Amino acid sequence: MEDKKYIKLITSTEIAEYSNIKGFMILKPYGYKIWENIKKIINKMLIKNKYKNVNFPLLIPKNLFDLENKYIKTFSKECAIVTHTKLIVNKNNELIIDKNSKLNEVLIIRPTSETIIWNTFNKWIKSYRDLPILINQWCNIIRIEMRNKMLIRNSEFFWQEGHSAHINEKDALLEINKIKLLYKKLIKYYLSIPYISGYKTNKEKFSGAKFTYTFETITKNKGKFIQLATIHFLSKIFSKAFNVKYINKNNIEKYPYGTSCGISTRLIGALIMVHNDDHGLLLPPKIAPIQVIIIPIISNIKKKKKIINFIKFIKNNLKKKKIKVKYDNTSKTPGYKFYKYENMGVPIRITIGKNEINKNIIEITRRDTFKKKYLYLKKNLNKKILNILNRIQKNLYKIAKNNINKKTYKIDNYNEFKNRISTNCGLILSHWDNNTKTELKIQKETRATIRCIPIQKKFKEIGKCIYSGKKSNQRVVFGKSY
RNA sequence: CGGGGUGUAGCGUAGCCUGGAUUAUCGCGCCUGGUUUGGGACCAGGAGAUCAUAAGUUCAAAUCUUGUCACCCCGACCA
Repeated sequence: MEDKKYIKLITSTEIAEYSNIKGFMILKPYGYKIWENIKKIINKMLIKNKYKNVNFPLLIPKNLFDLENKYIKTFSKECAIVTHTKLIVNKNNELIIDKNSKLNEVLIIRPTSETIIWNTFNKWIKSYRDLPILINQWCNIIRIEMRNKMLIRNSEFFWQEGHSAHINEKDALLEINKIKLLYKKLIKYYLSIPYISGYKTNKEKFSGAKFTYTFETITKNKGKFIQLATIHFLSKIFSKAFNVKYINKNNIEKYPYGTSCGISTRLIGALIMVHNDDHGLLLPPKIAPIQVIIIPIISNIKKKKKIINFIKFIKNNLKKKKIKVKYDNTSKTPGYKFYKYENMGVPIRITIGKNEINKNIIEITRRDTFKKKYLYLKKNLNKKILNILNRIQKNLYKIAKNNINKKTYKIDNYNEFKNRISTNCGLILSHWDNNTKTELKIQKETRATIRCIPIQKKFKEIGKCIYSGKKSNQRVVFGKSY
């Protein structure tokens, strides 16, 4: 039920729609604009952090995966595989694959790019002077998942993947801390999404990493988990797999240490799942494609020109302050427009009709509270609008935070745990004996997984594992994932 | 990959059980003209469908049978 609402929200706001290929979506202008806004923010932060943007090939030769496979314990790879290069027309005028065009070396459409990047690092890294290397690419990747959910688990999605190589472990870990701060800023201050972060368990981590650090949030209605961002400490795993070595100051060969990190279009799915109400979507002003919508009310034809001029004046004024403003002059009725832009999550609505003109004011409605305000034109209108946008930004975080708090449970009893999971899940803090077997058993019995092992002090306490009763040093986060 | 469901106009659907009065229903959207506009406007006219696909049963198939394809949902999977 809730999922239908989610899909309807995506399609009715024109963020995305189903394509005719299973698991592949069409990201429409409104959705793509949100993505572009997220991109801008992270890109700027990465560049500031000395990352350089690059682009590696979409296709990766299978033999590179073979190399990697010797060193990294991997499970099945659900990827798209390219085996031929040509189509021909047969006698019946049908297009068929030309069997003569079979590739000697099978190519894999990237499911992630560590493989090809570390293979290239082999050429790039020779001396300690070549390090650190910090690169990032914005691209699409394909993982043919058996089961999809639009924007949450697509077979194709868009992401940013940062990759770094360092002289030693200390530098690599420092880099991870930097990225942590950067993602935290994006998620909390730009997306207004409250999160819980921590390490993945061995079972859940990226298998090519020594550890994975994750940011997670829960959805507004079902309390299911969505992964927002991950950072992997690759240690020397990939440098060993691809034989990447540098010579240090003492003329000794060393393996560099690697990290990788990423955020994807799933963040848009998270935004939708976290910020919504009965009227539709609520977008945080900092990433909203439209921050202010101006709706004219023309009830008197004689004043039409005056109203339009008034609106243009205000629009231009707001534009000067780089406020993303749109004036909807379509012939639809005001009521229609109110519903439309509320559904699209536009933070502020300005309504202008003859009443406003007569009094030289504008009517402002906040999307989050629906509170109306009347502002006089001359008194720092732009400043006041920016102020309201700011307050909406913070309020969305507050609302979502309250929701997480409400859905957070400390549970020390397995029956209670099972009940919780089977009803309305949420964020469950329980003790765990740090044993993968226990983790698997809990998952089998309840379908809950360990979402992360948080690092903050407040989670450290001596207790007993909820399943085995063995000793535990801290609480971990259990929940159901999307 | 297992189980279930669906496929009728751009979208959402009725009709299918029980084959024929079907010229395939209705709503939204679209086009033209006009009147409107303070919470999803109204009137008049109009365009748009080989009923997913292939074969079969029949005098007759959107409707029954079989195959195929696609998508959705629930599992398993998920670097």
